Amino acid sequence: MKLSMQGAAPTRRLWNRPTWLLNHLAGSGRRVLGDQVGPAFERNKYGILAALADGGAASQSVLSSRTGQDRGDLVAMLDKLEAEGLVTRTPDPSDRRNKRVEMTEQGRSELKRLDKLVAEAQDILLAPLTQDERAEFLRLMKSLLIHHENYQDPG
Amino acid sequence: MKLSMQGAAPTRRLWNRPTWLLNHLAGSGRRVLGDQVGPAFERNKYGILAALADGGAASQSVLSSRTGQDRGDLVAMLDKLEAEGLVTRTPDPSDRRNKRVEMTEQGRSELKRLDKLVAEAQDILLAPLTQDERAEFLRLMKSLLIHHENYQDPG
DNA sequence: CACATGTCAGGATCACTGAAATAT
DNA sequence: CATATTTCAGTGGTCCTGACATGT
Repeated sequence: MKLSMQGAAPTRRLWNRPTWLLNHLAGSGRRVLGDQVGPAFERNKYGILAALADGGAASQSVLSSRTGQDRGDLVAMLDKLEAEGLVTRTPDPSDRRNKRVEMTEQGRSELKRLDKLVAEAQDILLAPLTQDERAEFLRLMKSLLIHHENYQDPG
Repeated sequence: MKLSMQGAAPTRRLWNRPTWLLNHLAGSGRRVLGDQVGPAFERNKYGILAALADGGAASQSVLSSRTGQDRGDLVAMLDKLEAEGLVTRTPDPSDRRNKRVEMTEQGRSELKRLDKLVAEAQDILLAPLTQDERAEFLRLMKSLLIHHENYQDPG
């Protein structure tokens, strides 16, 4: 005898731990985003392109702080994006330690494509909440991040 | 010329993506929990002991669904916990496919110790929020998890 | 000299897949 | 036979550390 699929049943203690909720909710987000946008590479691609579009061309170090990705891990990512013709990497003439990462036209149109998919994913993720609740949820998360990670609100 | 340490500066797009906020906030939580409780092993230990204390002895499969941990990854964890004398694993006589995982007295006192540390960590994490905001934050996360993961609210 | 940047190598953790062994 | 549980092996991603070469 097989009952209908039961949802997982977290216990009282875990269910009231914000860290536990955050961990698993981040997993939900990753899964929704994966279904909508594609594998991890596509998601990282979006992050980098979005950071370039919003903040303009930048050094890899700055890009790392914009996306929150590790500086080291960025290297391989940019290698691929460069190979796909979505970004260019040129040494900064004014400070030749830096490499100036810039978006190409192809990168811009790829971002446009991904932006749609990501927006849909966010909508799916927040579906159960009202508009007011969504805004409040974002506000609370931002204030926590600003406090703990010294993030600065870009407005 | 060196400016004072700047916080990371996420870009507008990323800063308004709930999935991005969730990912990084989960990281903050993990870091706070790590500072307070200890390395990953201690945190997983807490999760398993808490699940046993709240829901009673259980098979590994049930335990996996209570903690949200992967069934496979549970094996090695339980090996260690068993070696430390915090839990026992005995074959279930009524269905010998199952192994009944039970907490020992040592496990109970270890949980008591960890529970304090975890509670402190949660307080640090939510420090910037008022009590009302904390409750609202938890409520919103739970409703999202119930919707996306079919979780059941233990009350 | 110190410092910053990009690069590389490696470890630890985590989420997930697939398959075997055992039992129902 | 089909199904369920435990177990194991392996992949890929993330996060973090330490090191090195290059340039300021």
